[in-house]
Amino acid sequence: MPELPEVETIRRSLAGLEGEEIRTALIHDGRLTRPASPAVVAAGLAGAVLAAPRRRGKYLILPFVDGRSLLVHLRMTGAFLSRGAGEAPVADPSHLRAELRFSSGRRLLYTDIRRFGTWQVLGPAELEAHLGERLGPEPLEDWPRGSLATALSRRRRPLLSALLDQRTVAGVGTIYALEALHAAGLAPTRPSDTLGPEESARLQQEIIAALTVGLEAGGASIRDYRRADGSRGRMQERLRVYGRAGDACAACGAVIERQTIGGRSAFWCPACQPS
DNA sequence: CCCCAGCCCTGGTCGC
DNA sequence: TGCGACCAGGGCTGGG
Repeated sequence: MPELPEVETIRRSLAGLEGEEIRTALIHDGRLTRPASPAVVAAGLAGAVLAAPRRRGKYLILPFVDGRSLLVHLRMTGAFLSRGAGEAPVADPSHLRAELRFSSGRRLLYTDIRRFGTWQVLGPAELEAHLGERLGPEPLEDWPRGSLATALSRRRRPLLSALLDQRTVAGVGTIYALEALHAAGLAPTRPSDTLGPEESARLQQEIIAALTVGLEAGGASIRDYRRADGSRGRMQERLRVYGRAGDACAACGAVIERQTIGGRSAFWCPACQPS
């Protein structure tokens, strides 16, 4: 569930880890590091000194001063909890999947109920290759005007499917894709290659706007997402279509519809977003 | 080559 | 109260 605003919120909360040295890494869940073995990853983490945390799309990057990085994808339910030296351990240890113990006594706990999340340690070239072949432009940094129009026209598929493809634009997931489509007045079922240049430009603007609002709200705590201090975001209170099937559209009063598109639940207003 | 169903996972919810 | 069915869905794989 964490999308760009949620991952960026987590990144910001981890900024204070810069300069910390990992004394010990504990990997409790063998799946976390697949295909690499947990023992190899733990050994690779030990002794590393953290540089400033980064983010690319929905990936969280904890770079080391030696050039390598811990590349984390939270998938659905991954979460970090930062603990100061001497603070009590996590309340729900059954979902604790990994733990970084720093020389300072601080700890970074990683929990993941559904165990979809991944941890990889990669060198600089591997990292760039890994991200480069999976991710398109970063929407809040360097997203050229017209970029979305080009990407959408290249293939014919439902708009929602096109936006969830991380090569179209990095970091957008179901929630923000559906909110942006609603704001742009475009149905998620609409074939991606039927948009005019004005519609594509509007959608690009609304994606940026939705992500920006989400970031300002500290992310959307729909189910399991929490910030690294355990607090909740506020974006869930501002959602206009996601999860609102049967409700009245805030803009026009029509009933919000739900339909599965490409295996994902889609929500939209049939009046504001005609097919 | 493209597209989509199915898979991985667990906890919460719903109906009986 | 108990239990099974179903749902949530990012990214990847394999079948058509």
